[in-house]
Amino acid sequence: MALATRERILEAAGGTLSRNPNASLDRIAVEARVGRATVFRHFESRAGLLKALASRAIAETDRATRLAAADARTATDALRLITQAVVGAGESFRFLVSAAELYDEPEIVEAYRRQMSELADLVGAVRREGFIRPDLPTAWVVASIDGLIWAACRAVGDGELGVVQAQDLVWETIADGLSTAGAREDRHAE
Amino acid sequence: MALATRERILEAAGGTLSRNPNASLDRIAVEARVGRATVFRHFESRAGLLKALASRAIAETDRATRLAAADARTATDALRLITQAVVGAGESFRFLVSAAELYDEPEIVEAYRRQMSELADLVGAVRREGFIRPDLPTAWVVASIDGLIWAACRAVGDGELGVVQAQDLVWETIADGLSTAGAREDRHAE
DNA sequence: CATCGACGAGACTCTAGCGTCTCATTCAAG
DNA sequence: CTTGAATGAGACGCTAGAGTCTCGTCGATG
Repeated sequence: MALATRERILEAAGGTLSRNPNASLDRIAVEARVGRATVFRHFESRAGLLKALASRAIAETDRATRLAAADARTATDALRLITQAVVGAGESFRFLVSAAELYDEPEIVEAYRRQMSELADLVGAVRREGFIRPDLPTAWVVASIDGLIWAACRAVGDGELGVVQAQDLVWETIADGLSTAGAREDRHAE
Repeated sequence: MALATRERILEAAGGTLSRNPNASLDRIAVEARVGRATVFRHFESRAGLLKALASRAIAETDRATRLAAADARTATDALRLITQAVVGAGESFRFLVSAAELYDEPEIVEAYRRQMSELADLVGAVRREGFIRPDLPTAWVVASIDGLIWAACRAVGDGELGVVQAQDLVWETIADGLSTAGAREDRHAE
């Protein structure tokens, strides 16, 4: 059951740390219904656990990105699919927001930079398809997509919205904003 | 110079903690060019410092809200002014995102709830003015405004955008989203 | 039954960082 | 010059939590 245990620890760590970024390993072990020593049997250290958790989230994003790239016929569609996939996997990501320790892991920082750069490239392609207003800086487009995804994950985690609902709302808001002026009934999902 | 010293500590704490939420008091003291003992002369404890910092941010928001309510002729305009004010004061708020310790301060939690509830009320008023799409849940409207403000503060802090630029972009995006469909030249700022 | 690997429990050490205290210095007011 | 308030420097004790180690238990496998 070695693999199941490791997975259970990662799961508990993600959940616990998203609620309290400074949670102790003891707390995480209790949450995973596992002895504290077992945590060290599966991970070198607290930093190692954090790193594994981050790697997992990064890999999940990469997977979603690849799937989206394969399925989508346009860059715009790919951006939509990726956005919704990340919101769907939100629970895996919430802890990252406040994981300051990870800034010391060059491997993770590099992977994050790469993903952000890929997102920026994708936004560039979406822009060329004419979907994005030309007057908006790409940096802001990327940042606001990030912010809306974060808001959606938070709302889902707090039980304010369902996952599917949040996925739709994020994309609607990215596309049309919140005001009546932007409403477009024919462009919701799929 | 007691007041100036206290202010310098708060300033340094805000800056340092926004970069590293787990920064030690020693680090903060160095950043404020102040002895560590002096920090304890002005604040009861680390928790006290955090609390003072949070109270400051809350008070600043209240002030901005009152000003906006006084100046604005419509709820929509008030929401715009408040949003921009918070982005402008973003540096004071960035540390709050990952200040998990504050969840233990009932006073702060209560104030935060109150502000969120006031924001929800304002959004309700804006909705009645017809500015917000009726099909969007209020919880999502509030959450996404929060997310966009956060994105803007982050972008400003990272030097990707200027403050004024970010203030305009947040409101444009809230109103019209990122896509070409939502663009409205006649509704930018004031 | 015998073995072996995974685990739980808990004792132990070590360190970072909090909070307290003391003492010397500085600086402004009288 | 004297006094007192604010500060810097740093020593000190204390605690939470990381990381290590040992031992006993459980369960699967042969």
